[in-house]
Amino acid sequence: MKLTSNRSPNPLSSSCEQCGLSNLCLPLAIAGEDLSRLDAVVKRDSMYARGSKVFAQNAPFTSCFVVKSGAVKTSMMSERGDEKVLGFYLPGEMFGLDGVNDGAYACSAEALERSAICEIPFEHLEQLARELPHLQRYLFRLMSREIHGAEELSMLLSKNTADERIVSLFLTLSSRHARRRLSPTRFSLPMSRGDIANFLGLAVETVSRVLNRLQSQHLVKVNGRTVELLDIEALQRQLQQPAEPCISAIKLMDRP
Amino acid sequence: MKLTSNRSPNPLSSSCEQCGLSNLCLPLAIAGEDLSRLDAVVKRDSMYARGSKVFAQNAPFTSCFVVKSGAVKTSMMSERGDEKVLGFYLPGEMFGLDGVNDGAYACSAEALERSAICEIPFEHLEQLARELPHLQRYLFRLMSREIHGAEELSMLLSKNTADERIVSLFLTLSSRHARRRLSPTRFSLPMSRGDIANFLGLAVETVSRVLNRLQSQHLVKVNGRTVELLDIEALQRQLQQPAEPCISAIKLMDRP
DNA sequence: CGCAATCTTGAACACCCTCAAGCATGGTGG
DNA sequence: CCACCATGCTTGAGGGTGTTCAAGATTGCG
Repeated sequence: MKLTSNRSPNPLSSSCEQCGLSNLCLPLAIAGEDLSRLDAVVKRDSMYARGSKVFAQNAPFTSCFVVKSGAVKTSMMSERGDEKVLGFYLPGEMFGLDGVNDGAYACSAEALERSAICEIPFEHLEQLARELPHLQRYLFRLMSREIHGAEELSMLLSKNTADERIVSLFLTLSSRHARRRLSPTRFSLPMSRGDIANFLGLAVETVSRVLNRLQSQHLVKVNGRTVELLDIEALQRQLQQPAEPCISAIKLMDRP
Repeated sequence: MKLTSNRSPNPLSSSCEQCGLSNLCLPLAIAGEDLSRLDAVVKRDSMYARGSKVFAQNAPFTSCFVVKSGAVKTSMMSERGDEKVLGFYLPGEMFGLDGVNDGAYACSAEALERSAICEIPFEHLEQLARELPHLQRYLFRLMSREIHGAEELSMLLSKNTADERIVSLFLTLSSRHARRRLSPTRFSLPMSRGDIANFLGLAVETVSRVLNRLQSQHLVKVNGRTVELLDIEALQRQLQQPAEPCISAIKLMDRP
């Protein structure tokens, strides 16, 4: 257990305009001259140590956040006391939007590694959105995307096997890396096996076994937290094909 | 299979102001004099026959919708071709918001029974939201709630047993009925067993068996699509308690 | 009334989980 | 520096929850 007060402002923080993520993040939606107004309200580049909380579930909702560097996971605690990992957020991605509804964060957010995170007070963002139609539209789209993402997770959890869930996670991570012009085939996982298992609704042991299976099929190479996707197209096929059980295929041949 | 073109405008449609759902729906967020502006853009009370589609997945996103009477299910088709039911919508509830992101509906929506549904062109709603801060805030909250709802479904699917999933659905329906001043203990299910099973990530057979189990425990009474909750508090307890496996409880007693 | 769709019931099996132990890894302190 | 322990990851064996397959009961609609 670590103390969670290891958060500090970053003296090197620059403007949104100069930020390398400006083509992924809010600046996308804001024209040049208005960007300074966003700049004025963003608390830029706070550093969070690995394991420290960005916000806690049920804490009063004040801001949404964007990962500048590092990685974040969000998770929800049930009444029963068990935790469910809801998502992972990489640089350029916004989180904390599910707290708008009743004024309290519906989940908690935690840095998976040492991370720089920008904080945007939601009241200011709302005010700006009123005046900048593009920004309003962009926020609606962001939230809509979040809905869609959560829906796809439900789909994954109820319709896919353990192998497919892992493959799906890897492919998602791959394309998110590609958006940042990073290698889509080689990357390192910011999260533990436990986080992966929890996120995908599996046991840690199952994750371990599936990774071995995928390796022996020469689809991926995994070494600790380093992942290499050896055949992306084959991985994609695995998600499209009806996943026919190998045994019942034989049974079918017995038919008259 | 039914044809899906059985949709017709309702001559009896009245204004939002006079609508019985105005304390659940958008009018909540709009002051009296501005309400007429909403009225002007709402296509009110179109009737949809049971089984007809309100919109199809991947169709261009134009509007969001509110159930006036009846019930709607939304579902998503995977690349592989299997369907996942994502949600059920009752009178006063809005759906179709996950299409904002990329301009196409991420799911399809279908009337579960003969339903009256109001359609609100999103462009107009956006325009109104710019001018009415309360409305903008309300839309953000609606979308945030939708995110939260999808997250809770993920939680349910990965952390709860079949029995708990059914109980959770019943309790959710119960409280949504209560909001409309309907009986929280006696109501009828608008969806089939198949829809329930799909929504909860179970097989139809399992739903059937669980319903029997809950009946023999005198927690609910089910007759076809009619449900009576006999002991709401006991049902709630079932979701809070750690669901101890009955056998291992005995094992624990063997300890020195 | 009769057929089709929906729902229930039963038996066998599969997938994944649980439990338990062994194996790396890394940080800490003697 | 290495022993030490904590933590995280892997591997193996066995069992449970829910699925699949198959058949029968019920409902509902033309």
